[in-house]
Amino acid sequence: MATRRRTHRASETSKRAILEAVLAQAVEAGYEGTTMADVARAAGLPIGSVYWHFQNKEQLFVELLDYCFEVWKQTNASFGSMRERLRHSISESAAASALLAEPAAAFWSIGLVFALEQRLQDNLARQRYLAIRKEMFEVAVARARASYPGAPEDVVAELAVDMAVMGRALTDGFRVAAAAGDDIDFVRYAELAADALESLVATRLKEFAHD
Amino acid sequence: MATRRRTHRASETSKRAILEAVLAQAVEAGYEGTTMADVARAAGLPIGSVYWHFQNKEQLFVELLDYCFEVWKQTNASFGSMRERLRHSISESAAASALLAEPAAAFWSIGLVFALEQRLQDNLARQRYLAIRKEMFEVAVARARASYPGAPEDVVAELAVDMAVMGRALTDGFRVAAAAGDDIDFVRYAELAADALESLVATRLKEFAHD
DNA sequence: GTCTATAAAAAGATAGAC
DNA sequence: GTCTATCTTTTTATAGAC
Repeated sequence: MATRRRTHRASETSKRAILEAVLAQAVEAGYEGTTMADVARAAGLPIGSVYWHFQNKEQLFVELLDYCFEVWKQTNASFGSMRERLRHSISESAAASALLAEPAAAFWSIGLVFALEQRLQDNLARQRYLAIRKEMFEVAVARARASYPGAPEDVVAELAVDMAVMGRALTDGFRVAAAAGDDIDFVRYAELAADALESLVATRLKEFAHD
Repeated sequence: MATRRRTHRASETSKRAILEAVLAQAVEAGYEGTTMADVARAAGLPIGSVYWHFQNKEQLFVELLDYCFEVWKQTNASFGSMRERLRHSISESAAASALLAEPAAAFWSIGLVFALEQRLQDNLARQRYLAIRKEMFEVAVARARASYPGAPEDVVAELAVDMAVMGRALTDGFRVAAAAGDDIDFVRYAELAADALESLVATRLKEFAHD
């Protein structure tokens, strides 16, 4: 009994260590650049053990993305206004590898590569990323819907989708800027981005009021 | 003499064929995903010939980026307003592989991967992409400067940089959306993006007028 | 300049002892 | 569950005949 428990705990511990290792590697090297040998070394295990815990590289990344998403859901349940969310996601891009040890932030850094690498079309990890991306988009739309009280339903619906699309494009765009090493003040541009979106909303609501 | 001329022409023709081949492959497969064997096959030449014309894979991509940039400079000398440029670059992202056979459009598709792949840090092709990215940014700033006549110099300078940064983030962001296969109307969002930036400018110029 | 054959290295994956 | 040794495939790159 005691042996069995210890064995199980050891297994979970190793699995977790491998996930942490692949997270750190993937943030720096991307999917193709992360080798199973690297992961094993960083986790302090032989490569054979990695394959004992995970079917293959593809599946390892699928579970990594799921893990990151779980963490994201728990830490991001709270955020309030659109401005706060943009502030968070854009200035976070700038924090480079420092904050990226955190799974929620790392998800995006790893994910963008999956979005762009068309050649990974049949890759299960890429498909998982796209599924999570869609799910997060729905969350963003739902949140936005609650932000325009008093406006008619169809206006609210359209506006919510528009804000979610624009917000996603801006955050993705600034993540690219961070990756490219652009020398800009991300904190300042997070505010500008929010200003821009807010004035779009104001214009649209004013149009509705005039109708 | 005749022989020498024919030889030279044949060489240039092959080199061009290889560049066209790597362009097509790279748009679909990215840097790592494009193999020298693929390129050779697509160009209708054996792999040995590819290495006769280009030192190695890295250098091949450096010359590809240069080639794309040359084409871009020639075709993009004209574009007028910010709205026109956003319209062009954002809706172009949506055109996927169709338009991407064109070097100027392909540059971005290929380049984004270089921006994101941190692990290619010492790669000369990545460095060339970043240099061109910076050069294009300067062009964008210079163009923007001409758009706010009557405003004081410091306001114009700041505004021009801001518009260039935001415009670049938006176009990069929508390129990511296109690569991820997001189901959105790119033409419509190009206009929305322009609206958002224009209202930012209007607000800022109004502030200045009040001072 | 073209083409074939092949070297050399890297990386994913498995076998099997412990 | 861990670890070593090894197989297999892929890919960059070169040698050398033509």
